[in-house]
Amino acid sequence: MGMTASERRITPLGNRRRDQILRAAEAEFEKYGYEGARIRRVADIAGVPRANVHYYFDNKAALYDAVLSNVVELWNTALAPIDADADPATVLETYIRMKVELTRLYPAATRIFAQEMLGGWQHISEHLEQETREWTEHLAAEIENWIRHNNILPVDPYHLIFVIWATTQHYAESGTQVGSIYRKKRLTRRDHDRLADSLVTMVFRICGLESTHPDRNV
Amino acid sequence: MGMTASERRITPLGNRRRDQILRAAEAEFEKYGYEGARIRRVADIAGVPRANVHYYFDNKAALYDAVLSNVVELWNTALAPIDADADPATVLETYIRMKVELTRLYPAATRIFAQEMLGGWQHISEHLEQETREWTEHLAAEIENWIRHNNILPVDPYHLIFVIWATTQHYAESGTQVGSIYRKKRLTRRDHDRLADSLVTMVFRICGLESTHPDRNV
DNA sequence: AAAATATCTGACTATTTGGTCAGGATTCTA
DNA sequence: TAGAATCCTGACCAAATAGTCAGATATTTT
Repeated sequence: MGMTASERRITPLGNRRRDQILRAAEAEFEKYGYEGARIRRVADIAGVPRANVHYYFDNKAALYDAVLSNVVELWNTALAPIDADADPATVLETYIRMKVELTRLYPAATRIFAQEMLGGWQHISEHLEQETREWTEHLAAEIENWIRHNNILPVDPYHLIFVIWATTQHYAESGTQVGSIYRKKRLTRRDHDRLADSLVTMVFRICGLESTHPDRNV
Repeated sequence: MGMTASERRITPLGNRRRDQILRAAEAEFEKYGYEGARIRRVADIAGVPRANVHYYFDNKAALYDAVLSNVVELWNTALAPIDADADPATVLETYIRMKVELTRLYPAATRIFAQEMLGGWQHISEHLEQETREWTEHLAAEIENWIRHNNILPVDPYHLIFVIWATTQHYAESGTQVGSIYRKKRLTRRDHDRLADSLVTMVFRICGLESTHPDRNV
């Protein structure tokens, strides 16, 4: 009695249910954002009674935090281990293609992250925001280093990162049911390849780097 | 009796009250988004009873539509009349600087627009979406024309537009009380000038255009 | 198989929400 | 200045919401 959800969770069955609810919550938060999300709908999607959601997550905030935690962890593990000693062209291209791939594989997660960012991190926990800030600053420092050593043309690192992030995001949008102003159709694997090519070319031009690939239809 | 809000509104006094409520609504929608916005708070900010809001706007959707209508009108009147006959460099630079200026002058409006875009235009009216789509496609067509005539390097027009839009937007974020991951301070006039310079340089590099200005710290 | 523990859930609160409406107050108009 | 139109608002409503909890059910442990 009086036990909060975060201090239970042991058996495998419990973990499975928890995941099931978490996946439903991800879909809900993606579609409606934090304020618009309804625990009732999360329960419906997951196919469990409402009270069951509260058995695993104390409240809406805790549920959202759990979802967001997954997302951030995803970015971190995927984007962090890029070799820092490689030349700019390799690092940037690897980063871009990784980012596009993540967007393709996890459009929902990407959207939630983007919404939270655009919303000014109003609902993210202190800890998660800190973590996010760290790998952004890390990449920015690296870019600044390249500029100092004349490996690339001078650019504001944060602008550059944002170009990559935002343009990728743009495509994450078009892949969802809601679409964007520009396109409506569901994107294929090939579309994403073309996006990655296009982005790499644009970023290379900004940095004054030579592309190793032939200049496709950017 | 039974008269809806949209078919009244005549006297100057009424118009003033309506504007007063509209401004309050803009602040509210900016901060919380459509779902998170509360009519009660709009009334509080405006300093009027809740029922007064409903006197001028039938429901939440109508209120939001009115706010968004203002925003879209703002973009349209400011960005539409760019001379199409001018050379690419001039058109692009004018467009970028105009966009940055609008972001500086109306950060709230910009944010609402961006949120709606990222949310997949879930709450925008058919008419407004159509209008928005039109001037985007118009600019894209122009860019494609330049490419055909070899005035600029080949680029996906929508990617290019999105780069401009997103990077500007990024700065609109940092100007608000919520801030972004990257910066927290309030931006000065000079910061915006530097952003515009930076953006122009990046876009010019992408398009293979020569800058007429000296290459500042991008 | 019995006890203990974890999982589940229907029913119940308390609160908040958007929206209505009758009638009073104010302002305009003839 | 009288009548009409507009503007305003407190009180009310129905619906929806997040969250609680006691007790039933299933699962694990001993």
